[in-house]
Amino acid sequence: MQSKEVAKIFSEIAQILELKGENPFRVRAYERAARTIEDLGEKLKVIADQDKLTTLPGIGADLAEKIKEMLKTGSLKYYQQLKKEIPSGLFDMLKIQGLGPKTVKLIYDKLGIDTIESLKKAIDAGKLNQIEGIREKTQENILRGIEFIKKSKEHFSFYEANKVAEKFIEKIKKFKGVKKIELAGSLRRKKSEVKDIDILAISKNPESVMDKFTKLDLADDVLAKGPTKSSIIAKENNIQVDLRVLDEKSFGSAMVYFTGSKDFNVRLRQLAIKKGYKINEYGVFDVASSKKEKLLAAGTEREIFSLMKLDYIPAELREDRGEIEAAKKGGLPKLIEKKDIKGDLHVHSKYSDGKESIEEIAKAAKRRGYDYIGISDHSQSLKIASGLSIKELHKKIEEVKKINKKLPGIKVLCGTEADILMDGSIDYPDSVLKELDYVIAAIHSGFKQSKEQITKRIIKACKNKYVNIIAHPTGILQGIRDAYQVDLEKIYQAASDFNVALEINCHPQRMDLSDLRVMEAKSKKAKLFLGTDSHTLEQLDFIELGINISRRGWLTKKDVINCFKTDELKKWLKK
DNA sequence: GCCGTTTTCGGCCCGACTGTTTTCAGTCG
Repeated sequence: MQSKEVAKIFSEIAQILELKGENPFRVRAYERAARTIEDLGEKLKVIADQDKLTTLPGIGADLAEKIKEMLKTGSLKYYQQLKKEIPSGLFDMLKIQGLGPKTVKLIYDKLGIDTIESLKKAIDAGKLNQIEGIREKTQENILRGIEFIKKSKEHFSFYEANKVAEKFIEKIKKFKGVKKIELAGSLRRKKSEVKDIDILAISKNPESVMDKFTKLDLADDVLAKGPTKSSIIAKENNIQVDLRVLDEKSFGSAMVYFTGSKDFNVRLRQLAIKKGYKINEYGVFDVASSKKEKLLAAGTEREIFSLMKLDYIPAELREDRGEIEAAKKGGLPKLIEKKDIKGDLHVHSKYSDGKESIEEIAKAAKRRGYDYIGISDHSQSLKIASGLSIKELHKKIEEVKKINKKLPGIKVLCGTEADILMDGSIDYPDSVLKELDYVIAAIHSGFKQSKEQITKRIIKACKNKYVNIIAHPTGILQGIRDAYQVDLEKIYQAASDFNVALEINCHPQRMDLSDLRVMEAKSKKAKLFLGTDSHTLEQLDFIELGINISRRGWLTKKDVINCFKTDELKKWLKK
């Protein structure tokens, strides 16, 4: 059984227990365990084999046994029993906005309704009026929630959500009396996938801000509107936007509260309790020493962290993945920043399927302040993307030499994105590869091969003395094609052993190597590389999406080869 | 169900908004 399934079963158990009205803390224990396991990925098996499951946060003796049972037998008796008690359609009903476990259970108990479709029919037929406590408004909301599920998505990419968020911020910024406006929530944490958009505004007149916000052209539907907090559904993408308004004096505590993940906030508040404090969006309060709560800090995030005896934790790390412990000990990494990026190496030119000439790309890179830019066109067997024959490649090498002579201030490197063939060999012979400044190797065929075969192919490519980078190591195309089967643990090790960098592909359609995978690669001492996979000049901007992932993956300048200065990089490329 | 420089039992983050209520439970983040 895969770790993902183990996590899914725990989170379903949590839902069943919630529907049954069990102890909410027990429910939370299952939810937390599910998240822990989800974060771990396939490392779960290693930890289980070492019999160290109970060292994981939120996993005690009981859940450890359940995990072992699932890994060993592929199922869980306790779960099978629970499942009999609750029809699976109730899980779907829980996805309806505003409809929680209590109401779902009530409707099921009274009317036997156990699917979204039958719920809709029952409302249309007026049957829900029989249930005490469910009147007209609630029914309207349920119907609206059902419609919303049909037209919206559960997740949005950072890229698409951020574009919508920028439009809202532009508008809200102009409201009278808005002093500050900041993006918060998962977008501020730069998560690759987000569920909604959270915005924080500072104003002395929150009601008027709420009025204008809920009446914006950009808004389709108003989910909730209060004096300090409102939620709307944006017309674009049907994504939910939450706006919270607070006074300037609580700006710091509001940002902390509105930025951290659920788990991070819980951990921070628990830490506060231990110190005799209370943290909420209005500040940190001393509740232990005197009868009256005393405000200790609220103005800036730094004040809050310093009061908690923590180093400042960058927004991207606020996930409860060990950053609080690290901040206590002064052990947080110095995360990479945009200014640390010296260049890009995964760029396609007109030679293959890119839009611009090498010279145009070089000039654009110079404008961006890069020290170098590498041009990596496809290799001969990738005919569909106009892969270069050896003859064409030689022509390209000559052109790069000429451009380097005439264009000062930027170094152009001549590379290739060569295919890893079915047997793991590279699509150009070594005699050709050695003429290039660097080699990116990638899988573009044989996606259906077994996990062992693909893993073997990539490891063989790593062993080639001219291969410097493995591009898009999982082959995923977001929403179009699943990742191929590959044993990433082994790839991290091979990359580390043979001095090959693994690509964080920055293209929004690819986004290979998530933050968590990046952390794993780093733990094996593998180097990472940010590649935009640009086919147009605008796409060079995708580097920022890669920086987001790197920061969330705790990467520093030393971990990312794009941060090497030209000489340093050249030396590294020589393996 | 987890967890312990106050605890091995008794806690477990905190507050806004809604709908249906006459003071609050349910839901959400």
